[in-house]
Amino acid sequence: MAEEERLVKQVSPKSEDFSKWYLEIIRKTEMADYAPMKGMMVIRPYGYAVWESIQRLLDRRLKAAGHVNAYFPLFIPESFLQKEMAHVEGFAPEVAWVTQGGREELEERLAVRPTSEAIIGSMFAKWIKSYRDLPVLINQWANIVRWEKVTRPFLRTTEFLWQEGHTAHATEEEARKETLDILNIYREFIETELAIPTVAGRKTDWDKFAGALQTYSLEALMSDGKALQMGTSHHLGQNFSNVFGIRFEDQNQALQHVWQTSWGVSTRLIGAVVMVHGDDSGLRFPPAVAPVQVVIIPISMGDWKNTVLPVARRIKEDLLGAGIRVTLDDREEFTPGWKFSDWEMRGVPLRLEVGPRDVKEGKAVAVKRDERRKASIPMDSLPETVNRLLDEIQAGLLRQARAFLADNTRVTDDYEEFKRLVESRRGFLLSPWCGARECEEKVKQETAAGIRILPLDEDPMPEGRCLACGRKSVSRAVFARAY
RNA sequence: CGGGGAGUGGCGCAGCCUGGUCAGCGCGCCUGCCUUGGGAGCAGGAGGUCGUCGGUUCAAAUCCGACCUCCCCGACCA
Repeated sequence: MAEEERLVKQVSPKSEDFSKWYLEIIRKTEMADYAPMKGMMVIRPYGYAVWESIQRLLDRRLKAAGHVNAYFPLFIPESFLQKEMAHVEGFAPEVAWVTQGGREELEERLAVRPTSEAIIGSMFAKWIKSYRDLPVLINQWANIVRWEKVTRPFLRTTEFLWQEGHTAHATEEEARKETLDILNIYREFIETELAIPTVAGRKTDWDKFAGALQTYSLEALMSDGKALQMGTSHHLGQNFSNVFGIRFEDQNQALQHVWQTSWGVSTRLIGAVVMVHGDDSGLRFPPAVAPVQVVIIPISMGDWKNTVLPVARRIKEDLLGAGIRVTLDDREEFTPGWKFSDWEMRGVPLRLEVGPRDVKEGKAVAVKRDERRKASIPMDSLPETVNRLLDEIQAGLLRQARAFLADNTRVTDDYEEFKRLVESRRGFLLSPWCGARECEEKVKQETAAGIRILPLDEDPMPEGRCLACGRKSVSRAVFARAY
């Protein structure tokens, strides 16, 4: 973007240094700030509002699918965590421990939950006795702690907020269906509300959740061409029900272990919204999750307080009445031009300018954040018009994100071309793969792009030869550099 | 966790090599006037134990050590 077109000059251009842009934008828009402890951040009101929207919109969907919310303890006794070997080994490097309570050393140390399969499994064992108790469909909104070595606001922090679903079923088939149903709920939610298209797939065995039979995930492409995992859903099989003794008596009076699933999305989604939709001028929020959907800026000229301001206030009331998240920026210490730039940086989808001319004509100037084009709209029937414009913006952002994903997803079975593509444009690369871990390792070593997922949708290259070794491929894989 | 870089008013930085009127600049902030349709102007003003702790020295933002935090690259990562 040419310098004179960069109306918001407070932020580094995204195209120049993506990482710097990301960190800068998050702090300048007051979404989050660093806390004094390594890897921890404060989610400020402007960022937390996005999380609240995510919670509201996803919670609605989970409940519609029969799930209910509950809350389990933050601490997990070490012995509980250790019951499932793959689980404890998978999480060992990143568990924080409590060893002291008050002045006394604890007899058994307590893990600060890195995830809640263990504690919830132990409770399921108490609650489930009969097939009539099934299925159990529980969700929890909670904070968790993972002692990560490399952290980044929203994308990976030591403590973060998420939603974790835990279900128990009578049959494997039911659990498998639940795992995939949830993946679809996530995909629809992320696409509809966050305006981010994703690719669904299965994780490789060495990349799956510690303690799961299979892990599925959704991958999205950030605008710097790197992949980000947006959510995961695990088919846990009977691994946890075996060790925690979660048994029920079936219709034939036989004792059986339940089949379980677990799944989650986190505050990382907020980082994805920033990285997918943001531009050189700052954030661009999809209206569905925007902290502020509409900002009204009165043009302060002449006798504006008596002429313009009352009209601006009435517009605000009208929009509030229509359930729109609206702010009236009537601060006197800033010029209109300054406010335009400021709210653009903050990603507000729609701006309404109201000046003396507009008041006279019974109109307002509407400017969509995604296109930044001005249009005069009549003041009567504003709520309807605004809602329509917000819908257009929501759809426009999704359209752009889809186009970007399509442009940056390429199919190749030629390793040399693969290397060139990864180097020049990154993105998703769909390539045939033989199933061997060594082959992924080789590709990852040489290109920094690993296998994100094995996509669930149809394989356009079923008869391929492995990218790395040339043997017959078992599947196509989505390769990408990732966060 | 390994390699590299950085920490100086709210933000962005200069000063450090060569210790001593170096506590400095831009933006922001406060007061007043004047302005306001794309980050206005003028005048005046406030604000910093130079990341923390320790050491060297007559004297430390500056030299040395440890620690904390951030950034980049790599390893690791439901």
